[in-house]
Amino acid sequence: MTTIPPEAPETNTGTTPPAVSSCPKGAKRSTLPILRKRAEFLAASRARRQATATMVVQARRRPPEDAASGIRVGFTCSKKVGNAVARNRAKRRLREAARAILPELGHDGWDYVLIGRRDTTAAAPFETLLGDLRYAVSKLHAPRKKPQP
RNA sequence: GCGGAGGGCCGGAUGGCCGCGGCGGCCUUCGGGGCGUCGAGGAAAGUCCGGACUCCAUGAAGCAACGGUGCCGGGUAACGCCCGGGCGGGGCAACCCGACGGAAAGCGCCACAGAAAUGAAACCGCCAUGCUCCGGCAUGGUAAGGAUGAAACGGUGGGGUAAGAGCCCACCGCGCCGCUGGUAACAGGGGCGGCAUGGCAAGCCCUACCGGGAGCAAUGCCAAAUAGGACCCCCGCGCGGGCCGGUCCCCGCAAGGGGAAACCGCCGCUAGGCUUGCUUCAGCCAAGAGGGGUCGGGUUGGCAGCACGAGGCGCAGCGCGAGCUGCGUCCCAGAUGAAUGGUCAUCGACGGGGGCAACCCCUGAACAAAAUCCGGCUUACAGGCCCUCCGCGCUA
RNA sequence: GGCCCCGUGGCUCAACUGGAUAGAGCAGCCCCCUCCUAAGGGGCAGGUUACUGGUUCGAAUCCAGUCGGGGUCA
Repeated sequence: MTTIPPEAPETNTGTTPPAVSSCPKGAKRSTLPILRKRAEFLAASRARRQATATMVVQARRRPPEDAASGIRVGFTCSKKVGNAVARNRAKRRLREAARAILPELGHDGWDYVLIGRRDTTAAAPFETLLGDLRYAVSKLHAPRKKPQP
């Protein structure tokens, strides 16, 4: 229709931000606490999990008496991922992905454990990693369906 | 220009945004914030050698056992490493490779085949003599030839002989003894001997040299906790060892020196110091406090060890070289579910595809990440750069 | 991070003192037995002795180096 000519500047401003996408978002800047105790990893592994092509995500809501609120995150890359270089690289990329996604999508008071997989975690495009983590977190927090027998 | 040999170095670049670990000082509402600075390798790897350091055992050493190394000389803190040389092998050459002591100290093994696998012999042969039914047979000599084997009792040539044989000779090889050169391994040359000495030592062994054992998850300290842990000892102005380290005393300004106790070993008999109880009042037994020693289950944090070192770089001198010495200069990772990065843009080596070509498109850096530190070795590694040298071809 | 040990058919083990076709049981396939199955009997196939070099006439064995697996120590 012809009703929109004078409003061209608005559409222009609407299209430019997504290209930059990593806006500072103000003072949010949360450095996520890192899980370090083996017991915490074992507890998370017994809770919910969701696998994707590039990673496995485990999530666990901490019990209320565990006072510290906020999101915590841990990373696991076992020897199955590859040699030391591949393990370190996979762990770093998981850390960057968690830093980008979890402050927005993660739930307060939960622990997340990201597990690297062979070949894919270290080599896949970074956008795929972000997409997989978004999908896994949303799936983990989706209302539980009735389990199929 | 093509092909090859040796040595050294590098192993993605620049920028934007967002992060991580250590250190320093600043601010702080003690939660932290922001600033500056530093932050993976040539192999950080394998853990195959050698050390530093720590604990344990022992006292300096020597011997035995076990393990390792193995031409000679040098370098080094040390080495199984490196450098130089010798010998053997490969290559036209530059150069490369070598577990390279001893097999007449001894033991053992050498399957099958073969007469025989190391001290004894002869299957087919060859030769002589005798016999003959002319096919051969018997006795003796011989070990050159054949046959077996991975390997067969020196090799080649000549003389010699019935046939042969180091039986004799020459050369080579081997052994012994001098000479010359060299620090030496060894090399050269001389004389003598006259075949005696098969192979395997990554089989045992002999010989020379080296090595006490374990390892930073060593070790020490702090905090919490089982918890008031368990057991043993306490004699002698005895004798000897022992002052490296800790304690005490003396001397000295100090470095240091001396002594004592501790500690270790031995000896002796009355069999053990203090308090209490029992008692047959010599003594024995039991309990307790103190001191000393030994041993011990399980759990979690923190600190030290832990980063100034056989250190890097530059210059000079000595040395063929490995390297050594001196001077100057620099401070250069320190984590512990473990930092040293993620992503984007531009450029980009190798590779793949297209094109006669210029060039275009796609992909987008190898191996591999400290964990107490250092010297080596070995193994992995896309590719690039520099220097020196050798062979062939062309031109001058 | 350090130290120690082990690699033989699909599985569990022999042969490890060098000597030639690497052997046994279970599992697999075929046949016999049985009405059928199991058990039993006979036969067959299945191995780069983890890999790569070296020593030796000859290597599963001896030596060196790679790779993989396991155990142990605060």
